[in-house]
Amino acid sequence: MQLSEQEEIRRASLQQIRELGIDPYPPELYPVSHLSKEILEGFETDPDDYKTVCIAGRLMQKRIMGKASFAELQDSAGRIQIYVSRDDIAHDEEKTLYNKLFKKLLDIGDYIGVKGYAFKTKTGQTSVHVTELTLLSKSVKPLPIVKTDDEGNVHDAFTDPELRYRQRYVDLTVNPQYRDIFLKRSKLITLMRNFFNEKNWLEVETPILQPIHGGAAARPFETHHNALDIPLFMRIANELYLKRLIVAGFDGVYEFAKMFRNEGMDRTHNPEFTAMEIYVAYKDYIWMMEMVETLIEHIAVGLHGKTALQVGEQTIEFKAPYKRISMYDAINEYGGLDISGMDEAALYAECKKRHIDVDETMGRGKLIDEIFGELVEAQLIQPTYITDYPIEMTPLAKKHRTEEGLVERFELFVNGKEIANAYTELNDPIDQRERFMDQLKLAERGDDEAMALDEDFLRSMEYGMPPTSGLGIGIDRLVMLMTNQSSIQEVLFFPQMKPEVQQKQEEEKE
RNA sequence: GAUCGCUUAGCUCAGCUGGUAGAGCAACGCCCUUUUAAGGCGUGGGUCCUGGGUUCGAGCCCCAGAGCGAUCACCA
Repeated sequence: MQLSEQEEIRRASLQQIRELGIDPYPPELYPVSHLSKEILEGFETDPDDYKTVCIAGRLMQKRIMGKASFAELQDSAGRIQIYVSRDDIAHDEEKTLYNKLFKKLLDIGDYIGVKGYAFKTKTGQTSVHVTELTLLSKSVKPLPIVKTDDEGNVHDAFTDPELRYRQRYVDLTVNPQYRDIFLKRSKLITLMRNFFNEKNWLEVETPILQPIHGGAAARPFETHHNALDIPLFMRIANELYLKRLIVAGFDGVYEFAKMFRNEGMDRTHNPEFTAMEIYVAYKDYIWMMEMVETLIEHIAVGLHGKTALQVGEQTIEFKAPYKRISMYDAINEYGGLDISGMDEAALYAECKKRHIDVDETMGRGKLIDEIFGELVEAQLIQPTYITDYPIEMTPLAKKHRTEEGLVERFELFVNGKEIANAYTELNDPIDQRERFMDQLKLAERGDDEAMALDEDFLRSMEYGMPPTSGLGIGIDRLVMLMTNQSSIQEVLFFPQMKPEVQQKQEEEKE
């Protein structure tokens, strides 16, 4: 391994630390008593509570002034200045702990622990006066140095997306502002989970490795089970398993599920992504719309304390209820096109006329979907339910109670993007079998997104499935919306990346 | 997949019409007991993404490739 000059120097420092009899990676716990933030916020009003504090974190800056120094210690909650004076931490003749360890051998990035007392410097900054300094873990690789001046200008920012995503640990260390996105992501999931649990719906886990990749239309990742000698697919959806659990007699089941789709990657698509799917018995899609808008409002308030959020250029109002409009009416209202009387040939001609990219493999439903995507989607900024989709593209939803050729389905659009998708679930096993057959016909016609037939799923439905409404929410996209991020990579700790060049070469050697 | 752009020190970036590599931070040495983008003096550090080509001479021009980004198209 080729080491840089600075890496060589840090390894040499490591050796010298050991020679001083100091373990650079001590095993025992460190008795942390406070977070930086607690001291910064609390010292002002209750200075007596901070006469002995013990904090730990990374050393992020050293300002040495001879026999005394200021430094900055960064922990999970933020940064605090520490004051280190020679005679307070070193008591031997040589003042080893200060002159050698602190001044020479500690580097930016090292984990240290300090004990001391909070005080205010003469410029009024709350700091910790160190009386005892402990090295907790030596860093042998230099971090990027990001500095912020008095006016808040960031200097030498660590912004290269490739490095930020590949080395997220560095990103979150030197760019602590991004931590908030992930804290909000976690909180959002907790808010949803608590919301569902209060209603006594059951959180479940269903198979990721599936013999048939059903429940959605997408190309799967394929793998192989050695002992059974069969192919298995990483799930592209979990819908058919959750419905089996509704058949089994649970009133409500939900799962936060990683899905895997072997398709393109860009700023809104990652090969693995998180969906939340929920199925509730004895409900329909109208009930589900009320549930979803209550949930989304609850999330906005839980994360931000308010319902109106700034997303990009737009201010979005998440307060329920949301506008509801059928797909046909939306195409008419937003696109000025009445498709209610059009057959497949007329729709195809209309697409061609408008230069919408279509081909002969597309059935009526798919053509309408294309028109909708082209004419309407981008205009749906405020939360809007689009309801009642063509039957052809929705093989798992129940036929509409009054409208011929439609199903009871809605999608929730916000800021021009789909956030949620829900149905009154099809529970008629004879109809369900016919729908799968129609999908097979579409597949024969060349539609590679047509859905595969799952005999065991049909068998479960034949035993009897209660009327049910089901919902899927793209968690990554919801987090993007709620944290005002425009790329999925910013809301995933470890977005999928191409292998690093260095690794590739090493693999080729093997 | 298409078009455009980027890739130079550990990090952030300059580098003119082609003439042999620069700054700030970081590092190293020295000074400094209330600094805060700490400061002062000094020092070291580079396969200029890779491989070809043109040229007396390439970080710069040409060709091919890689990685990354932006925009567009498709999937959630």
